[in-house]
Formats: sequence, structure tokens, C-alpha cells
Amino acid sequence: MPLSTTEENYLKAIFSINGANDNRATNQLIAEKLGVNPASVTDMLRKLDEKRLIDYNRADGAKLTKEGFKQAVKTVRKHRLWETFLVNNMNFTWDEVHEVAEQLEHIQSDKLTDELDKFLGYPKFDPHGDPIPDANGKLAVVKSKPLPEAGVARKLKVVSVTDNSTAFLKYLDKQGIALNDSLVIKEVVDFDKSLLVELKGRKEVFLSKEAAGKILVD
Amino acid sequence: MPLSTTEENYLKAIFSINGANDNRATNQLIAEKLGVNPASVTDMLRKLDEKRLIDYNRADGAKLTKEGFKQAVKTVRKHRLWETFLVNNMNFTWDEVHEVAEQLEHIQSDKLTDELDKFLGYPKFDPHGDPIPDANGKLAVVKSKPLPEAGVARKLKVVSVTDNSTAFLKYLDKQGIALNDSLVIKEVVDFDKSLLVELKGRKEVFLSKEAAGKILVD
DNA sequence: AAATATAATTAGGTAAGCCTAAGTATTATT
DNA sequence: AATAATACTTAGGCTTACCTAATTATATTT
Ligand SMILES: [Mn+2]
Ligand SMILES: [Mn+2]
Ligand SMILES: [Mn+2]
Ligand SMILES: [Mn+2]
Repeated sequence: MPLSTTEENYLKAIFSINGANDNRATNQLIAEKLGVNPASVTDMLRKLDEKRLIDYNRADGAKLTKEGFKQAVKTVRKHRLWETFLVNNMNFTWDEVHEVAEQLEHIQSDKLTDELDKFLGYPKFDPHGDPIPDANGKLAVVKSKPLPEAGVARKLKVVSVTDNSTAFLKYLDKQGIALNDSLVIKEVVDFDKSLLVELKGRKEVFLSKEAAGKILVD
Repeated sequence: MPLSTTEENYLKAIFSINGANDNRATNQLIAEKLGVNPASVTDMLRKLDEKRLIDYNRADGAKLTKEGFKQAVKTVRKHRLWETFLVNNMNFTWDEVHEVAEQLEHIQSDKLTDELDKFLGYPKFDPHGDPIPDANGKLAVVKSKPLPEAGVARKLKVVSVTDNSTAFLKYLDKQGIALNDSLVIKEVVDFDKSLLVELKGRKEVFLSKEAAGKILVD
């Protein structure tokens, strides 16, 4: 039986919380990410556990099973392919795509997904620098770290952003920061950890610790 | 407030039953078209009436209001644009698109709809020969009639089909009948009203009354 | 260890959209 | 006009996915 839109969203949320380091997906983090009440999360996690899409218990939180992982990756694949399509072919900007992709990711047609992938030329990354899983679920592992954790005076490259909100992405646009831009941290302001950054060897901009933390570099 | 997927489907069903001649959309016809129970239809028609998207009463059935009509046309526009996209760009055949378009038609983004329209080159007709409403809701009126109502020995053109099921469309493929093909009725078999038809001035095929009735010609 | 804060669960509800079975209108037939 | 057939509505329920408020379990402080 196909998963409901809601089930897919829960699996995707758990997937993104687990992340690369298998972080514990707690009831509360999931509730926050999906904008629902923790009590509702309890219900759904039980249901997903019963369907063997996750393993759930109070101590370890929710962990995707093999099948749950497969389903989550499939939804992520669709999300990122559609975002790429919207930017590449529908004249959307990177701050406009997320909401629509949240809808498009639930379209059920393997043929469409794979044809879209082909049409786009099998892209490896989406407009936010996130890797796109291929038809077998394989996705590129990119080594990167939040900007504040990178060293001063080293030449860095913007690899991706961890906040896809319009507000944040428009802010980056305004600062003149885009994917693949090169930058160098010139100075870390001591009392608030904000960064003075040189962009593409020219412009210098200040970034708050909060904003910088959402920019992944390599 | 945006309409639910279900509400959109009801409006679309009423739209297609009303058709060009304003046929009465009865409880039963709607139930049949949507594959639900007539009792469920009663509930929903009440709700749509309260929302002023239709006028409903037992005698006249359901009739779209101005607003309901606008919404229905919008959904139809999306459905037909997506079908065109699937055939033109995603290597779908005309018998494969309907199901997927049933999902895609509910994606809410005017920008996407209009960009898609532009991307496709503002197509006037979908893969089944149905007219695609433009951004203002205007749609081409095509004069056509069911093949059995056309005269014998007149040169006709296939304009559209009224059954979008895979089964029927594959049958047409097999018979070698496609949109815009020219044909001539050579003979009407008296006892079962089946037709002997000459295709593109060459091949001759037999069509049952039932099949022919689903082919619109001009 | 006790007290307090935080996290998760339970209990009881709601709304949308569907169902079946039974009842009431309406229309068609005799 | 009476009867039968067809169409529609009502009544009562179900499932999914939510909610709030109250309770219980687990961590964290003191
Ligand atoms: Mn996104
Ligand atoms: Mn993205
Ligand atoms: Mn269709
Ligand atoms: Mn069509």
C-alpha cells in the first residue's frame, strides 16, 4: 500500500533529523519540524513502528528501518529533483521552490520521477546544494562543515545551506552569497562570534553567528 | 481559503457533466464519476452550496456558480497542461497521463501553472484533443460531434476522445487511430450500428458503436 | 535523595471524507 | 390513481490526522 502524504512527511522529517550522524529523532524535534503537537507525533510514530518503517521507543527516539529509509530517500529524491526543475526550467528562484516542492514530492509515479531526472540531465545537487539521490537511492556524500567551524584565513567554498526559508535565502541574495562562491573568514568578532568574511576575493560582509551557522562550506 | 483536493475533484466532475449544454449534474452521475457513494455526494454538494461554489437542489442538481466555475476551470487548466507536459517532455504516451495528471492538477502555485504554460508554448489542446483554458480561463470552443452522428462518405477529422482510459486509448493505438487523423465512414452496419471506416485514405477498420461514440470528429 | 524541570504519553475530542442500511421523495408504469 | 422503480437523504459509524489538558516518566538541579 502506498504511504499517505503525512506518513511520507514524517519519514522525511526523521531522515533529516537523523542526518549523517544518526542523531536521535526525538518526539519534540519531529513535532517542531512538522509544526504539529507532540501528542500527535506519539500516535504517528507508533503507527510507523507498527508498519515497520521505523523503530521507536522512548529512549532512542525514532530510527528509520531499511524500508523506512528507502521510502524517505525516495521522497527526498523527488523533492530535490522538483526543486531543480523549478529553478532550471520554471524560472523560480532558490527561495521560491521549497513550498511547491513540498507538494510535488508526493506525486506518485516512478516513471515521472525517473523521466524528470533524465530531463534534468541527472543532476547531483539541488538548488540549495543538497545531494540528489539517484534512482537506486545512492546519494553523494559531501564533506562540509558550518562556516563558524572553519578556520580563519583559509579559502573556503559555499557548498550548501541548511535553512531553505525564503527569509534566509533572500538575505543571502542580498549579501551576495551564492552556492559555490569562494570566501575567506577574515576575522571572528570575539564577543558575539560574528564573522567578517571576504567574498570572492572582493566584497567584505559581516555575518551573524546564527546566519553563518546555516552556511556549509568546504 | 484554498479548496481541498476533494472539493476540487467535485467541482471538476460537475464541470465535466454540465459540459457545453449545461446538462444536469445529478447526485448519481457525480457519485459514479468520482467512484463514491451517492450518500457522500449529498454531504459534499451541501457543503459546496454553502460555500457558494455551486447551487444545489434536488430538482436541478448541481450547477457551478461563477466562482465555482472559475475554480473548476483552473483545475482543468492544470490537468491539461500537465498532461501536455508529460507527453511532450516526459515521454509519456497519451494513455499513461491521466492518472498522474489527476495528482498534479492539485498542485497550488499560480506561478508554476503559468510558467508551465509558457514552457509548453501556450498549447491550445491537450493530448486527448481537449482545449486548455488560458490564464484568464478562456478556452477554445471546438465544434465536433461523436463519430456515429457524422454523415457517411464525408471527409472527417479526429478532434478529440471522450474516454481517457488506458484501455480505450490503447485500443485506438492498435487500430491506428490518432488525433487529427482524417477518416471517412464507408458504411454503417445496420443491425448493430457498427462502422466501417477508412483511415487516412488507406486502411479500413471496423468500430463498434460504443467505441465510435467516444471519438469526436469534425 | 528530593525537588524541579522537561519530555512523552494518555484520555477525550474534532473535522473531513467516506461508508452501509434504512427511510423518504419523485418519477414511471400499469 | 395505485403501484413500482428510481433517486435522494438521513442516521449512525469508521478512519486519518489532528488538537488540548492532564498525567506519568525521565533528567537535571539543588
Ligand atoms: Mn526544499
Ligand atoms: Mn532543497
Ligand atoms: Mn486526463
Ligand atoms: Mn486530457
